[in-house]
Amino acid sequence: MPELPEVETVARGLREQLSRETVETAFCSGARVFKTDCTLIPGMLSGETIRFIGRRGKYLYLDLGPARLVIHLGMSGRLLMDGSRILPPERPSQDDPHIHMSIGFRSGKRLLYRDPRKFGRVLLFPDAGDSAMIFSRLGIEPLGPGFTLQTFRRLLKGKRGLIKPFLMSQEHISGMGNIYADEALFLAGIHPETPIDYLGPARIRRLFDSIPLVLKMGIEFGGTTFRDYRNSEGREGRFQEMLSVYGRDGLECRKCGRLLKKIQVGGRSSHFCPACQRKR
DNA sequence: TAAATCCTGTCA
DNA sequence: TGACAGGATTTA
Repeated sequence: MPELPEVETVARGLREQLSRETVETAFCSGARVFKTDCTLIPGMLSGETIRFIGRRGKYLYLDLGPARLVIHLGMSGRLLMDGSRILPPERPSQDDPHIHMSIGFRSGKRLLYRDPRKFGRVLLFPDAGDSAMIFSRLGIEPLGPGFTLQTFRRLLKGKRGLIKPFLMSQEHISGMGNIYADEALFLAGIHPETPIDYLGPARIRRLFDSIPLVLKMGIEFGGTTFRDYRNSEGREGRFQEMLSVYGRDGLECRKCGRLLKKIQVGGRSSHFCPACQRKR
């Protein structure tokens, strides 16, 4: 469940470790995660230097020469520098069957893509501009300068359906998944099943404030390791210790003491406080 | 708008 | 041993 804060943490780590590195070799398994012809990857990347490492929504990308490698970590995907603490730590990366891509650099460093569940995706665009077909489908960046109260109001205006699926669908706002959507809704005091058109100006404003807040906190704490997530050094995040509701069903609300609940909303588990979060 | 799909590790 | 987890896409 790498969401925006986790992907951002990985991108920052890779930026430190891989800036201006030049590719020597690349290996790709034929796994389903490759959504473009993966046999082209070694040839296209060899000899190219990393120019930029970026993030858009939950996608991470590496610009190598004219090409762009776009990666979505899905559920269990990890981008790791070789030599980092890959779990299980005793297993050498060589014969780890879950490693689908390995990029070796002239310095001797190696970047690995590991994804046991194969929900992730890797795409190679020979020209970076061609990645627009992926990114143009994504909604606004909630930590970007364009995310204003006015924009947020406009996004919600006239929308049908429930607020939780809206926050998670990437086409309106990009980067939030189950964890940070639940946390933002708690912070705003809004029940996940609240119909969007029940939200008045005051609650819209509170939600608007809550979204960047929880995402920034997530980044500050290096992301949330609930299960699979690790950063590029193989280390766990620390935001799981700060969670208010996600994964805390049956425990007491930190604000009011009531027992937190878990329900299904739009087919996804949603954690909330029945006292602090209201539909109206 | 909702459900099915992909996929495998983990937990009850 | 079987249910569950879930992001994004596909299908009903």
